[in-house]
Amino acid sequence: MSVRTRFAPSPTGFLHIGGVRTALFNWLLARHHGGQFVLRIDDTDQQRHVERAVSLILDGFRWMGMDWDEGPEVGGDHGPYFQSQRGHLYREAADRLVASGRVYRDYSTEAERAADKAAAEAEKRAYRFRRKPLTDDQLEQYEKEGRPYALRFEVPVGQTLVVNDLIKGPVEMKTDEVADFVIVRPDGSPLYNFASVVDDAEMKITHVVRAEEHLTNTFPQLLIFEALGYPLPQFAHVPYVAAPGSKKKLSKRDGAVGLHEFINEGYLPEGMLNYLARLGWSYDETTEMFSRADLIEKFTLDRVNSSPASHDPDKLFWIEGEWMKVADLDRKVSLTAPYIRNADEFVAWSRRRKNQKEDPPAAEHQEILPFLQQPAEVSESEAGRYRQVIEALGDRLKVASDIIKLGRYFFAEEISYDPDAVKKRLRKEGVPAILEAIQGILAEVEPYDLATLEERIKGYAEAQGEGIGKVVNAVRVATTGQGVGPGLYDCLVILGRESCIDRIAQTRAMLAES
RNA sequence: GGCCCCGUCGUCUAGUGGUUAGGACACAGGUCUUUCACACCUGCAACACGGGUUCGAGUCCCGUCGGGGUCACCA
Repeated sequence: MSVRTRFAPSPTGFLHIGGVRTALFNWLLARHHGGQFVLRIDDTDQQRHVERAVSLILDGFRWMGMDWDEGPEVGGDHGPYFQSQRGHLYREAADRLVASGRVYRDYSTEAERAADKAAAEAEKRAYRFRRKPLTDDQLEQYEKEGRPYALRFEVPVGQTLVVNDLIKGPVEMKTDEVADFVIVRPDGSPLYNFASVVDDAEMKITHVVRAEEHLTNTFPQLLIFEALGYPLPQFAHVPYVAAPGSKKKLSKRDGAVGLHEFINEGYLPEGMLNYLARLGWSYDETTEMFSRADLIEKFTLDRVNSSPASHDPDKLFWIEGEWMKVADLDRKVSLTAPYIRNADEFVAWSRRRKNQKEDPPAAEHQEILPFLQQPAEVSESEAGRYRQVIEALGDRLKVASDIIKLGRYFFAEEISYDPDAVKKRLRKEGVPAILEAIQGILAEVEPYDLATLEERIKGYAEAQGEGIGKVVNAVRVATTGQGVGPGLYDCLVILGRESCIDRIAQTRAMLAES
Protein backbone atom coordinates (compact mmCIF):
# COMPACT_ATOMS: atom_id res chain seq x y z
CA MET A 1 0.00 0.00 0.00
CA SER A 2 1.36 3.39 -0.87
CA VAL A 3 2.15 5.97 1.75
CA ARG A 4 -0.40 8.73 2.08
CA THR A 5 0.17 11.75 4.27
CA ARG A 6 -1.78 14.92 4.80
CA PHE A 7 -1.61 18.42 6.13
CA ALA A 8 -4.81 19.92 7.44
CA PRO A 9 -4.51 23.63 8.20
CA SER A 10 -7.25 25.82 9.55
CA PRO A 11 -7.99 28.60 7.13
CA THR A 12 -6.64 31.45 9.18
CA GLY A 13 -4.37 32.46 6.33
CA PHE A 14 -1.38 32.70 8.56
CA LEU A 15 1.35 30.22 7.74
CA HIS A 16 3.55 29.81 10.76
CA ILE A 17 6.97 28.40 9.87
CA GLY A 18 6.43 25.69 12.48
CA GLY A 19 3.34 24.59 10.61
CA VAL A 20 5.21 24.78 7.35
CA ARG A 21 7.83 22.48 8.80
CA THR A 22 5.17 19.96 9.82
CA ALA A 23 3.73 20.14 6.32
CA LEU A 24 7.21 19.72 4.89
CA PHE A 25 7.80 16.55 6.89
CA ASN A 26 4.52 15.16 5.60
CA TRP A 27 5.34 16.11 2.04
CA LEU A 28 8.85 14.71 2.28
CA LEU A 29 7.63 11.44 3.74
CA ALA A 30 5.13 11.00 0.91
CA ARG A 31 7.66 11.90 -1.77
CA HIS A 32 10.34 9.72 -0.22
CA HIS A 33 8.07 6.71 -0.52
CA GLY A 34 6.57 7.69 -3.84
CA GLY A 35 3.19 8.12 -2.15
CA GLN A 36 0.64 10.90 -2.05
CA PHE A 37 0.44 14.10 -0.10
CA VAL A 38 -3.04 15.49 0.49
CA LEU A 39 -4.06 18.92 1.55
CA ARG A 40 -7.27 19.25 3.50
CA ILE A 41 -8.78 22.42 4.85
CA ASP A 42 -9.99 21.99 8.42
CA ASP A 43 -12.78 24.53 8.44
CA THR A 44 -15.27 22.96 10.81
CA ASP A 45 -16.36 24.95 13.83
CA GLN A 46 -18.79 26.87 11.68
CA GLN A 47 -15.99 29.37 10.94
CA ARG A 48 -16.62 28.95 7.28
CA HIS A 49 -13.53 29.04 5.20
CA VAL A 50 -12.46 32.30 3.72
CA GLU A 51 -11.40 32.20 0.08
CA ARG A 52 -8.59 34.61 0.75
CA ALA A 53 -7.20 32.63 3.66
CA VAL A 54 -7.18 29.44 1.65
CA SER A 55 -5.41 31.00 -1.29
CA LEU A 56 -2.76 32.42 1.05
CA ILE A 57 -2.07 28.92 2.28
CA LEU A 58 -1.94 27.53 -1.23
CA ASP A 59 0.39 30.33 -2.34
CA GLY A 60 2.73 29.48 0.50
CA PHE A 61 2.78 25.82 -0.46
CA ARG A 62 3.35 26.61 -4.09
CA TRP A 63 6.20 28.91 -3.20
CA MET A 64 7.82 26.18 -1.12
CA GLY A 65 7.37 23.78 -4.00
CA MET A 66 5.32 21.42 -1.88
CA ASP A 67 2.84 20.13 -4.40
CA TRP A 68 -0.23 18.26 -3.27
CA ASP A 69 -1.68 15.29 -5.07
CA GLU A 70 -5.16 15.79 -3.71
CA GLY A 71 -6.85 18.80 -2.22
CA PRO A 72 -8.15 22.24 -3.12
CA GLU A 73 -7.89 23.13 -6.80
CA VAL A 74 -6.65 19.69 -7.84
CA GLY A 75 -9.44 17.56 -6.41
CA GLY A 76 -8.95 13.82 -6.00
CA ASP A 77 -10.79 10.58 -5.33
CA HIS A 78 -11.35 11.19 -1.64
CA GLY A 79 -12.92 14.62 -1.70
CA PRO A 80 -14.31 17.00 -0.91
CA TYR A 81 -11.23 18.46 0.71
CA PHE A 82 -12.96 21.03 2.86
CA GLN A 83 -14.34 19.73 6.10
CA SER A 84 -17.25 22.10 5.78
CA GLN A 85 -18.37 20.07 2.76
CA ARG A 86 -18.01 16.63 4.31
CA GLY A 87 -21.00 16.75 6.63
CA HIS A 88 -22.65 13.68 5.11
CA LEU A 89 -19.59 11.57 5.90
CA TYR A 90 -19.57 12.65 9.53
CA ARG A 91 -23.27 12.03 9.86
CA GLU A 92 -22.96 8.57 8.39
CA ALA A 93 -20.09 7.72 10.75
CA ALA A 94 -21.95 9.14 13.73
CA ASP A 95 -24.99 7.02 12.89
CA ARG A 96 -22.84 3.92 12.83
CA LEU A 97 -21.37 4.82 16.19
CA VAL A 98 -24.80 5.38 17.70
CA ALA A 99 -26.04 2.09 16.27
CA SER A 100 -23.05 0.26 17.73
CA GLY A 101 -23.88 1.66 21.17
CA ARG A 102 -20.44 3.19 21.59
CA VAL A 103 -21.90 6.65 21.56
CA TYR A 104 -24.77 8.04 23.60
CA ARG A 105 -26.98 11.08 23.76
CA ASP A 106 -25.74 13.55 26.30
CA TYR A 107 -28.53 15.83 27.49
CA SER A 108 -26.38 17.63 30.04
CA THR A 109 -26.45 21.39 30.13
CA GLU A 110 -23.52 23.70 30.30
CA ALA A 111 -24.54 24.71 33.82
CA GLU A 112 -24.57 21.11 34.99
CA ARG A 113 -21.15 20.41 33.58
CA ALA A 114 -19.76 23.59 35.07
CA ALA A 115 -21.11 22.58 38.47
CA ASP A 116 -19.58 19.10 38.24
CA LYS A 117 -16.30 20.59 37.21
CA ALA A 118 -16.32 23.04 40.09
CA ALA A 119 -17.16 20.25 42.53
CA ALA A 120 -14.29 18.16 41.23
CA GLU A 121 -11.89 21.02 41.56
CA ALA A 122 -13.05 21.71 45.08
CA GLU A 123 -12.14 18.15 45.96
CA LYS A 124 -8.84 18.48 44.08
CA ARG A 125 -9.98 15.71 41.86
CA ALA A 126 -9.50 15.67 38.11
CA TYR A 127 -12.75 16.32 36.31
CA ARG A 128 -13.68 13.80 33.67
CA PHE A 129 -17.05 13.57 32.10
CA ARG A 130 -18.66 10.15 32.51
CA ARG A 131 -22.00 8.93 31.36
CA LYS A 132 -24.73 9.44 33.93
CA PRO A 133 -27.42 6.83 33.73
CA LEU A 134 -30.83 8.25 32.97
CA THR A 135 -34.04 6.61 34.00
CA ASP A 136 -36.46 5.61 31.28
CA ASP A 137 -38.82 8.31 32.46
CA GLN A 138 -36.20 11.02 32.16
CA LEU A 139 -35.21 9.84 28.75
CA GLU A 140 -38.77 9.78 27.56
CA GLN A 141 -39.34 13.20 29.02
CA TYR A 142 -36.26 14.71 27.31
CA GLU A 143 -37.18 13.21 24.01
CA LYS A 144 -40.71 14.45 24.27
CA GLU A 145 -39.68 18.01 24.99
CA GLY A 146 -37.06 17.85 22.23
CA ARG A 147 -34.26 18.71 24.57
CA PRO A 148 -31.00 19.18 22.63
CA TYR A 149 -28.28 16.63 23.06
CA ALA A 150 -24.70 16.14 22.04
CA LEU A 151 -23.33 12.80 20.92
CA ARG A 152 -20.73 11.55 23.32
CA PHE A 153 -18.36 8.63 23.05
CA GLU A 154 -18.48 6.29 26.00
CA VAL A 155 -14.91 5.55 26.95
CA PRO A 156 -14.42 2.06 28.40
CA VAL A 157 -12.52 2.35 31.67
CA GLY A 158 -9.88 -0.06 32.89
CA GLN A 159 -8.00 -0.35 29.64
CA THR A 160 -4.61 0.81 28.53
CA LEU A 161 -4.22 2.39 25.13
CA VAL A 162 -0.89 2.49 23.38
CA VAL A 163 0.30 4.36 20.35
CA ASN A 164 3.61 3.42 18.76
CA ASP A 165 4.61 6.87 17.76
CA LEU A 166 7.21 6.94 15.01
CA ILE A 167 8.99 9.85 16.63
CA LYS A 168 8.19 9.52 20.32
CA GLY A 169 8.23 5.77 20.60
CA PRO A 170 5.55 3.82 22.47
CA VAL A 171 3.25 6.02 24.56
CA GLU A 172 0.68 4.58 26.90
CA MET A 173 -2.47 6.02 28.37
CA LYS A 174 -5.02 4.50 30.68
CA THR A 175 -8.57 4.94 29.47
CA ASP A 176 -9.43 6.06 33.00
CA GLU A 177 -7.60 9.26 32.08
CA VAL A 178 -9.74 9.81 29.02
CA ALA A 179 -13.11 11.43 29.60
CA ASP A 180 -16.18 10.65 27.54
CA PHE A 181 -15.85 13.12 24.72
CA VAL A 182 -18.30 14.85 22.45
CA ILE A 183 -18.14 13.94 18.80
CA VAL A 184 -21.15 15.87 17.52
CA ARG A 185 -22.67 19.06 18.88
CA PRO A 186 -26.42 19.44 19.39
CA ASP A 187 -26.56 21.37 16.12
CA GLY A 188 -25.10 18.38 14.31
CA SER A 189 -21.63 19.79 13.67
CA PRO A 190 -18.73 17.43 14.26
CA LEU A 191 -15.78 18.10 16.54
CA TYR A 192 -12.19 17.96 15.53
CA ASN A 193 -11.25 14.65 17.14
CA PHE A 194 -14.09 12.96 15.38
CA ALA A 195 -14.02 14.69 12.00
CA SER A 196 -10.30 14.27 11.81
CA VAL A 197 -10.51 10.50 12.28
CA VAL A 198 -13.30 10.14 9.72
CA ASP A 199 -11.32 12.21 7.23
CA ASP A 200 -8.02 10.45 7.80
CA ALA A 201 -9.71 7.08 7.45
CA GLU A 202 -11.83 7.96 4.42
CA MET A 203 -8.84 9.58 2.76
CA LYS A 204 -6.83 6.44 3.41
CA ILE A 205 -4.11 8.33 5.23
CA THR A 206 -1.39 5.90 6.27
CA HIS A 207 0.81 8.25 8.28
CA VAL A 208 -0.53 10.99 10.49
CA VAL A 209 2.38 13.37 11.02
CA ARG A 210 1.32 16.35 13.07
CA ALA A 211 2.27 18.71 15.86
CA GLU A 212 3.08 17.32 19.28
CA GLU A 213 0.16 19.12 20.87
CA HIS A 214 -2.03 16.44 19.34
CA LEU A 215 -0.30 13.58 21.09
CA THR A 216 -2.89 13.22 23.81
CA ASN A 217 -5.64 13.69 21.25
CA THR A 218 -4.62 10.49 19.60
CA PHE A 219 -6.03 8.34 22.42
CA PRO A 220 -9.66 9.30 21.96
CA GLN A 221 -9.00 9.09 18.23
CA LEU A 222 -7.72 5.56 18.62
CA LEU A 223 -11.03 4.64 20.18
CA ILE A 224 -12.94 6.09 17.25
CA PHE A 225 -10.83 4.32 14.64
CA GLU A 226 -11.44 1.08 16.46
CA ALA A 227 -15.16 1.61 16.99
CA LEU A 228 -15.65 2.46 13.35
CA GLY A 229 -13.63 -0.53 12.24
CA TYR A 230 -11.09 1.57 10.41
CA PRO A 231 -7.51 0.37 10.05
CA LEU A 232 -5.15 2.40 12.21
CA PRO A 233 -2.69 4.76 10.55
CA GLN A 234 0.82 5.23 11.88
CA PHE A 235 1.30 8.28 14.05
CA ALA A 236 4.25 10.62 14.35
CA HIS A 237 4.19 13.67 16.57
CA VAL A 238 6.73 16.33 15.81
CA PRO A 239 7.95 18.54 18.64
CA TYR A 240 7.12 22.21 18.66
CA VAL A 241 9.43 24.91 17.37
CA ALA A 242 10.79 27.09 20.16
CA ALA A 243 11.60 30.79 20.06
CA PRO A 244 15.20 31.79 19.27
CA GLY A 245 17.47 31.08 22.20
CA SER A 246 14.74 29.60 24.35
CA LYS A 247 12.64 26.55 24.97
CA LYS A 248 9.41 28.49 24.86
CA LYS A 249 7.11 27.78 22.01
CA LEU A 250 7.67 30.09 19.07
CA SER A 251 4.93 32.67 18.89
CA LYS A 252 4.01 35.55 16.70
CA ARG A 253 5.70 37.89 19.14
CA ASP A 254 9.10 36.38 18.42
CA GLY A 255 9.77 38.39 15.30
CA ALA A 256 9.28 37.02 11.84
CA VAL A 257 7.54 33.67 12.07
CA GLY A 258 5.17 33.84 9.12
CA LEU A 259 6.28 32.28 5.87
CA HIS A 260 5.11 35.31 3.93
CA GLU A 261 7.52 37.58 5.71
CA PHE A 262 10.42 35.54 4.40
CA ILE A 263 8.92 35.39 0.94
CA ASN A 264 8.61 39.16 0.97
CA GLU A 265 12.17 39.66 2.08
CA GLY A 266 13.30 37.70 -0.89
CA TYR A 267 14.40 34.43 0.61
CA LEU A 268 14.88 31.52 -1.76
CA PRO A 269 12.56 28.52 -1.41
CA GLU A 270 15.64 26.28 -1.44
CA GLY A 271 16.98 28.11 1.59
CA MET A 272 13.74 27.88 3.50
CA LEU A 273 13.27 24.23 2.59
CA ASN A 274 16.81 23.33 3.61
CA TYR A 275 16.60 25.25 6.86
CA LEU A 276 13.20 23.95 7.92
CA ALA A 277 14.16 20.38 7.13
CA ARG A 278 17.25 20.67 9.32
CA LEU A 279 15.25 22.11 12.17
CA GLY A 280 14.62 18.96 14.14
CA TRP A 281 15.92 16.55 11.55
CA SER A 282 19.42 15.49 10.60
CA TYR A 283 20.86 13.00 8.19
CA ASP A 284 24.30 12.40 9.63
CA GLU A 285 26.89 14.14 11.77
CA THR A 286 28.12 16.67 9.23
CA THR A 287 25.79 17.40 6.31
CA GLU A 288 24.06 20.77 6.45
CA MET A 289 23.17 21.46 2.85
CA PHE A 290 20.34 19.54 1.25
CA SER A 291 18.68 20.18 -2.06
CA ARG A 292 15.06 19.29 -2.61
CA ALA A 293 16.14 16.05 -4.29
CA ASP A 294 18.53 15.21 -1.43
CA LEU A 295 15.77 15.75 1.06
CA ILE A 296 13.33 13.52 -0.79
CA GLU A 297 15.94 10.83 -1.06
CA LYS A 298 17.18 11.04 2.53
CA PHE A 299 14.27 12.06 4.69
CA THR A 300 13.00 9.50 7.17
CA LEU A 301 10.97 9.96 10.32
CA ASP A 302 13.37 8.00 12.50
CA ARG A 303 15.89 10.82 12.10
CA VAL A 304 13.47 13.40 13.44
CA ASN A 305 14.45 14.56 16.90
CA SER A 306 12.01 13.90 19.69
CA SER A 307 12.86 17.10 21.53
CA PRO A 308 11.91 20.65 20.54
CA ALA A 309 14.18 22.74 18.33
CA SER A 310 14.41 26.48 18.50
CA HIS A 311 14.19 28.68 15.50
CA ASP A 312 17.53 30.25 14.61
CA PRO A 313 17.25 33.19 12.24
CA ASP A 314 21.05 33.38 11.93
CA LYS A 315 21.31 29.86 10.66
CA LEU A 316 18.44 30.38 8.28
CA PHE A 317 20.24 33.44 6.94
CA TRP A 318 23.46 31.49 6.49
CA ILE A 319 21.78 28.64 4.65
CA GLU A 320 19.94 31.17 2.52
CA GLY A 321 23.26 32.80 1.63
CA GLU A 322 24.71 29.47 0.62
CA TRP A 323 21.83 28.87 -1.77
CA MET A 324 22.00 32.39 -3.14
CA LYS A 325 25.67 31.87 -3.95
CA VAL A 326 24.82 29.06 -6.32
CA ALA A 327 21.72 30.64 -7.82
CA ASP A 328 21.79 31.35 -11.50
CA LEU A 329 22.65 34.91 -12.54
CA ASP A 330 19.52 35.36 -14.64
CA ARG A 331 17.40 34.03 -11.84
CA LYS A 332 18.89 36.59 -9.50
CA VAL A 333 18.04 39.26 -12.06
CA SER A 334 14.38 38.36 -12.13
CA LEU A 335 14.33 37.94 -8.37
CA THR A 336 15.86 41.32 -7.60
CA ALA A 337 14.29 43.45 -10.32
CA PRO A 338 10.89 43.77 -8.59
CA TYR A 339 12.56 45.20 -5.50
CA ILE A 340 14.44 47.87 -7.42
CA ARG A 341 11.29 48.85 -9.29
CA ASN A 342 9.25 49.04 -6.13
CA ALA A 343 11.97 50.15 -3.78
CA ASP A 344 9.91 52.73 -1.94
CA GLU A 345 7.06 50.33 -1.44
CA PHE A 346 9.40 47.68 -0.12
CA VAL A 347 11.18 50.05 2.23
CA ALA A 348 7.84 51.21 3.61
CA TRP A 349 6.66 47.63 4.09
CA SER A 350 9.89 46.73 5.77
CA ARG A 351 9.67 49.66 8.15
CA ARG A 352 6.07 48.91 9.08
CA ARG A 353 6.95 45.31 9.70
CA LYS A 354 9.78 46.25 11.99
CA ASN A 355 7.55 48.48 14.02
CA GLN A 356 4.73 46.05 14.34
CA LYS A 357 4.45 44.01 17.48
CA GLU A 358 0.85 43.00 17.28
CA ASP A 359 -0.44 39.54 17.70
CA PRO A 360 -1.60 38.39 15.26
CA PRO A 361 0.28 40.32 12.62
CA ALA A 362 -1.61 42.73 10.43
CA ALA A 363 -3.14 41.19 7.36
CA GLU A 364 -0.60 42.77 5.04
CA HIS A 365 2.19 40.83 6.71
CA GLN A 366 0.53 37.59 5.83
CA GLU A 367 0.38 38.31 2.16
CA ILE A 368 2.88 38.21 -0.61
CA LEU A 369 3.79 41.77 -1.59
CA PRO A 370 1.71 42.72 -4.63
CA PHE A 371 4.72 43.48 -6.79
CA LEU A 372 6.12 39.99 -6.15
CA GLN A 373 3.01 38.29 -7.38
CA GLN A 374 3.73 38.49 -11.08
CA PRO A 375 7.02 37.35 -12.53
CA ALA A 376 9.13 40.36 -13.42
CA GLU A 377 9.61 40.95 -17.12
CA VAL A 378 13.11 42.27 -17.57
CA SER A 379 14.04 43.52 -21.01
CA GLU A 380 17.38 42.47 -22.44
CA SER A 381 18.79 45.98 -22.18
CA GLU A 382 17.76 46.31 -18.55
CA ALA A 383 19.04 42.85 -17.75
CA GLY A 384 22.52 43.87 -18.81
CA ARG A 385 22.78 46.39 -16.03
CA TYR A 386 21.22 44.06 -13.49
CA ARG A 387 23.73 41.39 -14.38
CA GLN A 388 26.62 43.79 -13.97
CA VAL A 389 25.40 44.95 -10.59
CA ILE A 390 24.63 41.48 -9.32
CA GLU A 391 27.96 40.15 -10.47
CA ALA A 392 29.74 43.01 -8.77
CA LEU A 393 27.74 42.42 -5.60
CA GLY A 394 28.75 38.76 -5.60
CA ASP A 395 28.21 36.95 -2.32
CA ARG A 396 27.10 40.11 -0.60
CA LEU A 397 23.61 39.49 -1.91
CA LYS A 398 22.01 37.00 0.47
CA VAL A 399 18.31 37.65 0.00
CA ALA A 400 16.79 39.24 -3.08
CA SER A 401 15.78 42.41 -1.26
CA ASP A 402 19.44 43.03 -0.37
CA ILE A 403 19.65 44.64 -3.78
CA ILE A 404 18.04 47.67 -2.18
CA LYS A 405 20.37 47.92 0.77
CA LEU A 406 23.43 47.15 -1.29
CA GLY A 407 22.90 48.41 -4.78
CA ARG A 408 20.12 50.91 -4.98
CA TYR A 409 22.53 53.68 -5.99
CA PHE A 410 23.25 51.94 -9.27
CA PHE A 411 19.67 52.52 -10.29
CA ALA A 412 18.83 55.81 -8.63
CA GLU A 413 19.59 59.25 -10.02
CA GLU A 414 20.04 60.92 -6.68
CA ILE A 415 22.62 59.58 -4.31
CA SER A 416 21.78 59.43 -0.66
CA TYR A 417 24.70 59.61 1.69
CA ASP A 418 25.19 57.35 4.66
CA PRO A 419 26.11 59.88 7.41
CA ASP A 420 28.55 57.51 9.10
CA ALA A 421 30.38 56.85 5.89
CA VAL A 422 30.58 60.56 5.11
CA LYS A 423 32.01 61.24 8.51
CA LYS A 424 34.49 58.42 8.40
CA ARG A 425 35.68 58.68 4.80
CA LEU A 426 35.04 62.20 3.56
CA ARG A 427 35.49 64.52 6.52
CA LYS A 428 39.22 64.05 6.39
CA GLU A 429 42.15 66.26 5.74
CA GLY A 430 43.04 66.27 2.04
CA VAL A 431 39.92 64.56 0.77
CA PRO A 432 38.65 67.49 -1.31
CA ALA A 433 41.95 67.63 -3.15
CA ILE A 434 41.88 63.90 -3.76
CA LEU A 435 38.37 64.10 -5.15
CA GLU A 436 39.28 66.94 -7.42
CA ALA A 437 42.23 65.03 -8.79
CA ILE A 438 40.27 61.83 -9.28
CA GLN A 439 37.49 63.72 -11.01
CA GLY A 440 40.09 65.00 -13.42
CA ILE A 441 41.48 61.55 -14.00
CA LEU A 442 38.04 60.12 -14.68
CA ALA A 443 37.36 62.83 -17.21
CA GLU A 444 40.32 61.95 -19.38
CA VAL A 445 41.17 58.31 -18.70
CA GLU A 446 41.12 56.20 -21.83
CA PRO A 447 39.84 53.58 -22.10
CA TYR A 448 37.35 53.87 -19.28
CA ASP A 449 37.62 50.32 -18.08
CA LEU A 450 38.40 48.39 -14.94
CA ALA A 451 42.10 47.73 -15.48
CA THR A 452 42.94 51.24 -16.61
CA LEU A 453 40.94 52.84 -13.82
CA GLU A 454 42.72 50.75 -11.26
CA GLU A 455 46.11 51.51 -12.71
CA ARG A 456 45.50 55.28 -12.85
CA ILE A 457 44.02 55.59 -9.38
CA LYS A 458 46.72 53.49 -7.79
CA GLY A 459 49.29 55.50 -9.69
CA TYR A 460 47.79 58.71 -8.40
CA ALA A 461 47.83 57.53 -4.78
CA GLU A 462 51.41 56.42 -5.06
CA ALA A 463 52.55 59.66 -6.66
CA GLN A 464 50.83 61.69 -3.96
CA GLY A 465 52.11 59.50 -1.16
CA GLU A 466 48.51 58.90 -0.06
CA GLY A 467 47.37 55.57 1.33
CA ILE A 468 45.42 53.74 -1.32
CA GLY A 469 42.72 53.03 1.23
CA LYS A 470 42.09 56.67 1.90
CA VAL A 471 41.72 57.45 -1.80
CA VAL A 472 39.58 54.46 -2.63
CA ASN A 473 37.25 54.89 0.30
CA ALA A 474 36.78 58.56 -0.32
CA VAL A 475 35.94 57.94 -3.96
CA ARG A 476 33.58 55.14 -3.00
CA VAL A 477 31.56 57.33 -0.69
CA ALA A 478 31.68 60.21 -3.14
CA THR A 479 30.22 58.11 -5.95
CA THR A 480 27.90 55.71 -4.12
CA GLY A 481 27.15 57.48 -0.87
CA GLN A 482 27.85 54.24 0.96
CA GLY A 483 30.77 53.01 3.01
CA VAL A 484 30.41 49.42 1.92
CA GLY A 485 29.82 47.83 -1.43
CA PRO A 486 31.45 46.05 -4.33
CA GLY A 487 34.99 46.77 -5.44
CA LEU A 488 35.44 50.44 -6.29
CA TYR A 489 36.53 49.90 -9.88
CA ASP A 490 33.47 47.75 -10.48
CA CYS A 491 31.33 50.57 -9.16
CA LEU A 492 33.02 53.18 -11.34
CA VAL A 493 32.60 51.09 -14.46
CA ILE A 494 28.95 50.25 -13.81
CA LEU A 495 28.06 53.81 -12.92
CA GLY A 496 29.85 55.11 -16.02
CA ARG A 497 32.12 58.06 -16.59
CA GLU A 498 29.50 60.80 -16.74
CA SER A 499 27.67 59.71 -13.67
CA CYS A 500 30.82 59.35 -11.61
CA ILE A 501 32.05 62.79 -12.54
CA ASP A 502 28.66 64.27 -11.68
CA ARG A 503 28.53 62.52 -8.37
CA ILE A 504 32.04 63.51 -7.36
CA ALA A 505 31.28 67.10 -8.28
CA GLN A 506 28.11 66.97 -6.25
CA THR A 507 29.98 65.53 -3.30
CA ARG A 508 32.66 68.17 -3.50
CA ALA A 509 30.02 70.86 -3.47
CA MET A 510 28.44 69.30 -0.43
CA LEU A 511 31.75 69.16 1.39
CA ALA A 512 32.57 72.76 0.50
CA GLU A 513 29.23 73.95 1.86
CA SER A 514 29.45 72.59 5.34
C1' G B 1 -3.05 20.00 40.09
C1' G B 2 -3.75 14.78 37.27
C1' C B 3 -1.89 12.54 32.91
C1' C B 4 1.57 12.59 28.74
C1' C B 5 6.10 14.31 26.11
C1' C B 6 11.05 16.40 26.35
C1' G B 7 16.25 17.80 28.65
C1' U B 8 24.36 17.18 24.78
C1' C B 9 28.20 23.88 23.51
C1' G B 10 24.15 30.39 23.28
C1' U B 11 21.54 27.76 18.82
C1' C B 12 20.87 23.33 15.13
C1' U B 13 22.75 18.61 15.91
C1' A B 14 26.14 13.60 15.91
C1' G B 15 26.36 10.06 19.59
C1' U B 16 22.43 3.68 20.82
C1' G B 17 27.94 1.21 27.57
C1' G B 18 34.52 2.13 26.54
C1' U B 19 35.10 8.95 21.99
C1' U B 20 40.72 13.83 23.68
C1' A B 21 32.14 14.08 23.50
C1' G B 22 32.39 15.21 16.59
C1' G B 23 30.26 18.81 12.90
C1' A B 24 27.50 23.44 11.70
C1' C B 25 25.52 28.54 12.89
C1' A B 26 26.68 32.54 16.06
C1' C B 27 30.68 34.84 18.70
C1' A B 28 36.20 36.23 19.40
C1' G B 29 41.09 36.59 17.22
C1' G B 30 43.98 36.17 12.72
C1' U B 31 45.28 35.67 7.17
C1' C B 32 43.65 37.81 2.45
C1' U B 33 42.02 42.86 1.14
C1' U B 34 40.47 49.72 -0.93
C1' U B 35 35.28 48.91 2.42
C1' C B 36 31.95 45.07 3.10
C1' A B 37 31.01 40.11 1.84
C1' C B 38 33.42 35.50 0.52
C1' A B 39 37.41 32.01 1.53
C1' C B 40 40.95 30.05 4.92
C1' C B 41 43.23 29.36 9.98
C1' U B 42 42.75 29.51 15.33
C1' G B 43 39.91 29.94 19.63
C1' C B 44 35.60 29.97 23.09
C1' A B 45 31.86 26.67 24.50
C1' A B 46 27.80 21.22 26.25
C1' C B 47 26.15 15.79 28.43
C1' A B 48 20.24 19.87 33.99
C1' C B 49 20.98 17.71 39.06
C1' G B 50 21.09 13.49 42.55
C1' G B 51 21.03 8.44 43.33
C1' G B 52 21.59 3.58 41.48
C1' U B 53 23.03 -0.80 37.69
C1' U B 54 27.96 -1.87 35.66
C1' C B 55 34.89 -3.10 35.57
C1' G B 56 33.08 1.28 32.90
C1' A B 57 27.72 5.64 31.86
C1' G B 58 25.84 11.38 27.58
C1' U B 59 24.06 6.43 26.45
C1' C B 60 20.23 1.71 31.04
C1' C B 61 16.85 2.38 35.79
C1' C B 62 14.71 5.62 39.69
C1' G B 63 14.02 10.37 41.71
C1' U B 64 14.45 15.81 41.63
C1' C B 65 14.43 20.17 38.94
C1' G B 66 13.31 22.65 34.45
C1' G B 67 10.55 23.24 29.77
C1' G B 68 6.27 21.87 26.86
C1' G B 69 1.52 19.67 25.84
C1' U B 70 -3.28 18.17 27.36
C1' C B 71 -7.32 17.86 30.56
C1' A B 72 -13.55 22.17 25.74
C1' C B 73 -20.07 21.10 22.86
C1' C B 74 -11.44 24.96 19.87
C1' A B 75 -8.51 23.09 15.95
